[in-house]
Amino acid sequence: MARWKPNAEQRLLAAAMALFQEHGYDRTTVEAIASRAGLTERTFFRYFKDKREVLFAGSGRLEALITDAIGAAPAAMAPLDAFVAALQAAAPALEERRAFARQRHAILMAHPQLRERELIKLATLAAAVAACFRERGVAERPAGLIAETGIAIFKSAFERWIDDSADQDLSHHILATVSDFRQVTVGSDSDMTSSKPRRRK
Amino acid sequence: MARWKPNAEQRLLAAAMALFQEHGYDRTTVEAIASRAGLTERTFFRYFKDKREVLFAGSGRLEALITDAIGAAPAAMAPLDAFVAALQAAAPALEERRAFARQRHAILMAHPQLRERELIKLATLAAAVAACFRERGVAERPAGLIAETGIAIFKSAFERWIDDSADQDLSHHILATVSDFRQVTVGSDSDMTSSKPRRRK
DNA sequence: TCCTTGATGTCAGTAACTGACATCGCTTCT
DNA sequence: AGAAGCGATGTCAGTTACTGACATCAAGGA
Repeated sequence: MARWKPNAEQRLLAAAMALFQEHGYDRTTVEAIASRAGLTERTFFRYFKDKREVLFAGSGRLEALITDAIGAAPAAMAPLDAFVAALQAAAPALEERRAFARQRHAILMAHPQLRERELIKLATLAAAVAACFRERGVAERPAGLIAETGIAIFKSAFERWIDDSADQDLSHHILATVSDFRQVTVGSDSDMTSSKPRRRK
Repeated sequence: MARWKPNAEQRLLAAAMALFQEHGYDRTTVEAIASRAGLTERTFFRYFKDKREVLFAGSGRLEALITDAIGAAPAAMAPLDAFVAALQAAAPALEERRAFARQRHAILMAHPQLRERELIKLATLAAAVAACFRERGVAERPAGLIAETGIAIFKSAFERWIDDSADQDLSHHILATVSDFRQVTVGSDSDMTSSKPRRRK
């Protein structure tokens, strides 16, 4: 018989999600999370650097998926296209946890402290992606710019996916967002107005 | 004779900047900041919601500058162009505090907790900009996407400006960054490689 | 059998933040 | 002028996130 119950980290995550939903992030103490998971506060902090981090444990995996996929893209492919392809490659992994992603996203959006953490995770991802681009021969400045632009596309697509009441694929929303993006950036005479007629100078 | 010395908020900011530079963010207590400003810890928290916020007091002003400038742009102008024009309009305000901006940026980059706060300020700015676009008739999804894209351009330009040893205008760096951006997004056969020859399929 | 290892517990301490209430020059009203 | 009240600050006690040091004790190998 094992000395401790297994999956301590998973239990802590589950306890945290439940309590955050029940009482909100601020009114949930780390002690309460740990205790619900059958552990102590001190042990919580051995698994997670801080209280917020409990909701971001898997973020390294997404980064690895995306950077690997960019590395696997043909060298001749434009960096932004490679990024979009990488997003498509990573999409299934998110797709199979859609319910979890929705729960988690609802909690994140409800608490500024958690949004902050989400943003810095995305910034870290952007930095990793930019590094991939530089390895592919992209110059310093454009690499960062393309990476951030790609992240903007990802964020928009992700939100569409989370909000979509018709439950279409993340992959589909990525395509749709890229299409929006292309329309927006074709030139200065595209104005994306939805109701008014298109204008030209 | 006044009961209290004036400019408490300014004094707190100055004290915080000095101490963060001298000892780092983590090893500076709020008590130390307040005491250096001739105040108490409790008063610090009356001026700033939390310890990080002391470096972000002026962020509302930048947001107002930019959203106002977008509002003032001709209705026929494409949203991304309007955003860039707004950045140009806001640039002089940053330009006249370049030394301060550099100091502050160095502190921010050295401390993840402060980077987090910076990122959520930019996200708030993006949300405000997206709201401007929607008022101009841009549809929901593209509005957010364009706003985030514009922020990506701003971030890249800002970093160029901070790092520029030749001290060229922020305005100049915005133009240069937009130029980079246009090159990157013209189509899938542009690859932005700096050293290798251009490829075509 | 003994020893090491590793996940956990215990405990004391620091520092960020909060709420309640006190202080006391300055302003305003009468 | 005197009373009344305001408002920026101080005081104090409390909560909670987080950290370092050390203890525990089953499992597994030498």
